[in-house]
Amino acid sequence: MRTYHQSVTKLLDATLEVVRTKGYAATRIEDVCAQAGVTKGSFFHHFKSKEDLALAAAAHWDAHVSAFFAEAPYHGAADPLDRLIAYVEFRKAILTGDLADFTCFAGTVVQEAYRTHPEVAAACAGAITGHARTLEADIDAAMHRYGVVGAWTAEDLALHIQAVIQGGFILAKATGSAATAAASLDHLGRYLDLLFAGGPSRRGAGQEDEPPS
Amino acid sequence: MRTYHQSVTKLLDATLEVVRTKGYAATRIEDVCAQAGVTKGSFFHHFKSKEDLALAAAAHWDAHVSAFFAEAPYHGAADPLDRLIAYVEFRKAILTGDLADFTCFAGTVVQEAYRTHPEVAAACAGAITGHARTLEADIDAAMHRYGVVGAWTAEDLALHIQAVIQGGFILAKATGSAATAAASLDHLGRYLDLLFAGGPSRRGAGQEDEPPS
DNA sequence: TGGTCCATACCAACCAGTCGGTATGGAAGC
DNA sequence: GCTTCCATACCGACTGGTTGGTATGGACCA
Repeated sequence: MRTYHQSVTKLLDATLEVVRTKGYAATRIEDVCAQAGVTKGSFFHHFKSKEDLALAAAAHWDAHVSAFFAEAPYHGAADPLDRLIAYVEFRKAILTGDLADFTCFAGTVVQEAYRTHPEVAAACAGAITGHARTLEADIDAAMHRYGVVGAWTAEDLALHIQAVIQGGFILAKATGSAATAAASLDHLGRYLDLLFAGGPSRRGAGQEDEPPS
Repeated sequence: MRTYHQSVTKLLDATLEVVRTKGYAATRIEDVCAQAGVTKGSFFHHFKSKEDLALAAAAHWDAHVSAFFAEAPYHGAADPLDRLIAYVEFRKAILTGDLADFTCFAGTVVQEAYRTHPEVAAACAGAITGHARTLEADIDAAMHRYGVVGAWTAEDLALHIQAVIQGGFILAKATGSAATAAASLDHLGRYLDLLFAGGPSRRGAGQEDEPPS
């Protein structure tokens, strides 16, 4: 790990913000420096290249995401399916403010860099799949609890959930509205409800409608 | 526009290919020219700027997608829900070859350009939402036929389907495998099945009399 | 003869990365 | 205490390759 000084952290935070609004290729190092309030000389003291920055930013993002979701309030429920659905609801709840504020750094960069910068893309991909993996335990538990079997796995479903989230971001950028992403997450929540509804003793009913988003 | 000349078409096709592998910001005009087998002089005879090219490419993509899906074989089924599921299956079936060959130009560009090039992003967004709109009639028909009501609309669901597809592309880039996108489309198909399963006489039963759209 | 199409040479801006230099602070020696 | 020495952090002018875009001339039509 890198030695963390104020400037480094500021540069990494700035990178997340700038890349999420402009994309990776379009962000200039000077943009990042300006955003961080740091000079170019300082930048190149800490990072040897733009790609070096991107790799560090991916790790920074991974750490940020891990901590953020570890502390998030959706882990409270006793039922694993309820926790899973609470996760989706939480993802919906954080769709506030500017698009660049809730959009995924890793997803943005992977799409852009998967061919041009394989190492950077791999680091970002690791952040996504790693985050997906945090859902697998609950999915597995829910599958066992509700006796659900099908032609799919916990890993499958965890990745599908991420796909819906990532796709929601793209659609939100296309329509210019976070509501589109929220509506997609509603569909995802409905899917999870229906998928596990076949099993024993699911709460309430299987046909209820959701409250307005 | 006059696509009467071979060079223009070749440049537009080249743009789709290059942008889908490198992203918009990272594609150089000379890359496009090389891919098209055309010189820069010819390029600037037909397009006045890179942004002009991007706008034309978005329209080209839109036309290509419209024609491709209009001719696709998933419209044959009598039941609207069967047509919808056939669409998803078709989207799965075309996930072959290189990632850049089945990935969405519009989705890639929207993500990158939504802030930096609003007009280009808008053109790409139009291609996505326009394509989604082609599903709405079948969704509406299926909702009506199976008596499904919920806190969602045909437009909602059509956009959700696109979100899953777009998200699948990102996950495929992250995992390096089209199988991830296919698995996500399987989940989507399952969702559609479950969503409409509550209604009367799911397929296999009875006589269907709806003409194909 | 004038317009379309295309090629080559070229320009100017942009930007990643360099480089010579300064500031600060801590450890070691006296 | 004070000096010397060095390492880390930082600064900003500069450079050179890249690249979007232009200028110009010529081939080939109608």
